[in-house]
Formats: sequence, C-alpha cells, structure tokens
Amino acid sequence: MVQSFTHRTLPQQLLKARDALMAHFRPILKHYGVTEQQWRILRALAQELQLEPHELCELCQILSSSMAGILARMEETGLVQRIRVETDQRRLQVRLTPKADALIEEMSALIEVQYQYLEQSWGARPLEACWGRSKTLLLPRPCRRSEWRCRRPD
Amino acid sequence: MVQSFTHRTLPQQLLKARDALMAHFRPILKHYGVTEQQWRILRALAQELQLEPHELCELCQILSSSMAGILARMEETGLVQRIRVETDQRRLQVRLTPKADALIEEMSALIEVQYQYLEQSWGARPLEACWGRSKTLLLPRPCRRSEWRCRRPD
DNA sequence: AATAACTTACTAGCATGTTAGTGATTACAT
DNA sequence: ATGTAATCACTAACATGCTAGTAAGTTATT
Repeated sequence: MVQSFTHRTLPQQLLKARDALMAHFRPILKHYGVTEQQWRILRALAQELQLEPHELCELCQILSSSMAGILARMEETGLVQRIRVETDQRRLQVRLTPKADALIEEMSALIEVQYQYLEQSWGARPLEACWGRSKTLLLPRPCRRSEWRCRRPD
Repeated sequence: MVQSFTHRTLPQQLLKARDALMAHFRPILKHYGVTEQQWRILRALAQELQLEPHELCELCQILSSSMAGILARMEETGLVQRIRVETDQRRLQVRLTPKADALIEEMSALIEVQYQYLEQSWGARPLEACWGRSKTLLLPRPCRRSEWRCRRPD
C-alpha cells in the first residue's frame, strides 16, 4: 500500500478550513432562518439583481437538482420570485423580493462585523499566513456555538 | 447596505476550490462505490487501525448524527466492524475488515496518480501559488466527469 | 415540415448535513 | 451511597448533495 496516502488530504483540509470559518457565520444565518445555500443565492441576486437558475448554480456551487427545491422553498418563504422568460418558456428569471432586500441589509451588517473580527485575528490574507510547513491549515479555535450570541441591531 | 459584502466570500471560495479538486477524485470513489465521507473514514482507520466514532467525527469532519448512519451502512457493506468496549458499554471500537484493506490498497494507487498529476499541473504548494490579487482562487478547469475514465489496474 | 439533438428546469431515490432530542451508561459531587 | 451532570451512540425531521432520468421547449439538420 502507498503509505503516504494518509497525507494526501488537501480536499479535507479545505473542508476543515471552511468549517472552521463557517463556525463564525452559521449562528447569524441560523438566527435569521437562512441556510448556507440560501445565503449564497441571496448574495448573488443582491449583486446581479436578476439571474436564471442555471446561472445561480454556477455562481453558488449548487447543482441544478438541488437548486430546484431550494428556489421553490425560497419562493414559498417569500424571499424570491420566479418569472418565466417570455421568449423561452423553458427558462426562468429569479429575483429578490423587498422582504429579501431588507433581510440582506440586516444580515450583511452582522456578517461584516465577523469578517472584520476575523481579519484582525488572522491578518488580511489568512490562507498565506496559515499555510505552514505542517501540511495542515492552522486555524483559530472556532467559537463554540453555545458561546455565540447574535443580537438583532435594534 | 454594506456594498462590499458581495466580496466577503472566503468560505465560498474554499468550497469552490474543494469542488474543483474533488472533481479529480470523485470518479475514482464512484467507481468503487465509496462516498467521500466513507473514504475519509477508511483513510483514518487505515492510519490509526482502531478508532471510536467520536474520534472519527473529529478526524473526518463528520457530525455524530451523520456518523451513526454512515458506520451502520459501512458495516452492512462489510467495510468496517463495530465492537462494544468491555469496560464502557457506551463506547464502540471501529476497525477495518480485510475487504476494506484490499479496497484501500486498490484505490490509493489511483488516487496517488491523480495527486501526482495535480502536483505537476499546479506545483507542490497550490494554495500559495494560486492566491492572486483577483480575490478568487485560480483553479485549473476541472475534468468533466464524462471525460474521466477510471481503469481498474487489472 | 419533420426529425433529431440539445437545453432547461424539474423529479425520484438514496446518502449526508444539521438541529434537536433521547436512552443508556459512566463520572462526579455531596 | 445517591442523586446529578456529563458522555456516548443513536434517532427523527427536514434540507441539501448527488446520480440518473424525465418532460417541455428550443435549435439544428435534413
């Protein structure tokens, strides 16, 4: 057996890094009842205003089969609306509702605070700084979810 | 609204990088009917010989609730066996079966080949080299799944 | 015009992610 | 010694990842 294969774990290191990072943002998403995937979609639509599902798939790293259900649920929740393209009945245009605009406004402020905290802790270019000779990414202790308290900016 | 929030996408960049990487290995896993999570577990057990579920959870970035089902399925498939710890009836010891040893032997050879290919394409320290000023990770075109052909080394 | 090839969104089925909660067992404090 | 807290594996419910496949609509070919 190739003994070194237990050290060929780059995808897992990336997963680990992402998990440690997301630990800082998940409480915010959870507080507002938004999943990670929904947040990526909201962010993409906030920037592009109007996108088709297959475009969202590429931008958000979500497969088409998953996207169908996610958008259906987001439409039920009143976060997005789907409109058939007149000239091509296969296609859809997805855009945000005013409710989603307000939600993003509120959430982005909290997320920005977390990013600034992380940048202070890590420096502005975390990956370069943390990629040491140890073959593993060095990461700060993720905040325990019970420690985190999300305050609505009221 | 904080306009810059659409560029605060580090977790998503990590996800994108991992996806692009995994595109090179997924066909191998699929060919042998092993999921990504199962492979992480197999790899951990190959190195440590014997682990408890909660240890596997930490090593493999899998939550305890998911681990229960995954290990049950792997035991059904005959990849692992679970043994109650005599001195503590709550705990389990998980270890590989000979069948799993043989499977790992076969798969690790193919995975090693892919890693060597990636190292040649990217250089040995891909993250440092690819983190440019563009704010996005530069990644080689992932192989389209239809292009990839996994050959058993027969 | 008729047919095939393609595109798009979607569905089905199963495995996993995530949160919340449970039962059994063990460790600890009093 | 006894009640309490902590630990461990597990389950339930729902959302998503992933594969395969489908129906409707569009484009290209003939």
